[in-house]
Amino acid sequence: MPAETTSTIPDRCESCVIRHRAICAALTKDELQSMNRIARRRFIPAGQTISSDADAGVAFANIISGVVKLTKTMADGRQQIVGLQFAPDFLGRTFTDSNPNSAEAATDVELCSFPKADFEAILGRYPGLKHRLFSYTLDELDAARDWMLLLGRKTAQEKVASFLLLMARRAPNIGCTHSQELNYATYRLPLTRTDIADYLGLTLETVSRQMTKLKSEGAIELIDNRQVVVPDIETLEHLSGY
Amino acid sequence: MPAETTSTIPDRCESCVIRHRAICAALTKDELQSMNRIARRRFIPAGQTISSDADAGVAFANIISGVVKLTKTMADGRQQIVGLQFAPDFLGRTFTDSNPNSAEAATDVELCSFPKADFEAILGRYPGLKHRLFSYTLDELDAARDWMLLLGRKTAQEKVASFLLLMARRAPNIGCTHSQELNYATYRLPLTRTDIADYLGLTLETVSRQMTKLKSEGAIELIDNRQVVVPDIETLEHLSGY
DNA sequence: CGACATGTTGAACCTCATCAACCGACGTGG
DNA sequence: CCACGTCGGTTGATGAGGTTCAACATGTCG
Repeated sequence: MPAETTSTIPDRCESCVIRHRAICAALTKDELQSMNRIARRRFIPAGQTISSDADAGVAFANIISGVVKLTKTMADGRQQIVGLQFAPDFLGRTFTDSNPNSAEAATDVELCSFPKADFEAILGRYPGLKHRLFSYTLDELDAARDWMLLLGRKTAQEKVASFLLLMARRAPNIGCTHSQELNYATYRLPLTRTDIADYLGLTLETVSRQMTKLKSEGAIELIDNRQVVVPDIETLEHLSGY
Repeated sequence: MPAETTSTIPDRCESCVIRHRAICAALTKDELQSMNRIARRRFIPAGQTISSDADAGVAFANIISGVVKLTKTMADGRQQIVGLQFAPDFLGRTFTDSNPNSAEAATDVELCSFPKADFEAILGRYPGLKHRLFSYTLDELDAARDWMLLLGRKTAQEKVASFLLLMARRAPNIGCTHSQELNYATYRLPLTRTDIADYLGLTLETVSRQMTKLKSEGAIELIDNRQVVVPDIETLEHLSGY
């Protein structure tokens, strides 16, 4: 497992791959300078914890590449993934010191991170940036509530289908093979079966069984454990409970 | 079932019971005037829909009294409550026309509502108000993620205990009997068994059984179907999975 | 009074969790 | 180089926790 590394960004927020998709898109060229000054690039290897409830609120970050999972763990070890974040999502709970989740790199992750205090100062200076973050938070809230319906009311089959569908939709953000046609998709799963189970409120065995079931029903093809082909997205939509 | 009624507020946002607890607390006396001009008081009887995904985004509102449930429904009728809101919570999804949830009055509800366009205009003028709404949204996101852990990983017993605990904590906001001592609470449930089930991702039968179980174990007392006594909150916390 | 809504309780069933065996890939150390 | 342990994944057997279906109780309203 490679070690975590940190480095300053030479001078080019401007040429950053997520410049126009991350919250930075709300900033002008000039304003971007102040971000550039506080930004540090960090590489986090898969499996490593980015921040836990203990050391919460030390930093915020944009995800440049990779997938981050937000998890909650109960005293006896039961775990639930409460959020999955892809590039160019924003990471961190603003305006509080207590972070109720812990963030972990599901794949290798590149971050553009900011010290907490500096970033909040910039937020105060640029209302456009703050608005964009607000808007992003509202989207996260919508997503969380969608997932509540899944966790509370969907069957194992529907849960797994919903997950594969979500991945198909976000495939372009995983940085893997894209979905070209509207009704077809192929991608690499960024999560292990255990992680998928923790995301869906199931056991890994049930996830495994449902995947093979979906495969045998022709709803998906599995090149290997990770590589998924969705030949007909509508079929999968149907199986996911719409 | 009494009909819904609407009326303008004479002139006194200032003397409003939630003046200092709702998002309005972010406004000065003068600024409050502009809110006063667009505010309309609405009374919604229990069971009535406030807004559905169809007519979404027509208005926003503060809850003056009562309890509102945000629900999602699947094509076959399966339902999940994705949010419960009490006075002085804010109601409505800002910055989009599509509202993915429908809001329904769980009890009789008094609202202070604002036309969408007017309210968003005011938000643009008063950054403090917008900040407060942002902060409230972050709290909602935290709550949603807590609930994801419950829905995905907790047992029926833990779910019901968690719910009763949540109600005990929010009892002062239900406007019913309060919890005076730190470790004791009594309140009226604002939801039917069906609603509780839809909130917890269970069936109403399971909710009923778990309530009688908790009662027989001495964790709660039931005066009638609605009136709950929690003699020892710590015990209930323990049963809820912490 | 009957009709209806809300809630409780019982019995049977089923989905999913649990426990366990097994497989292939990978890395490491003797 | 092979033996070994580990990790991620699949598959099978078994059973418990919740759902489903149904009957019944209680309270309210016309």
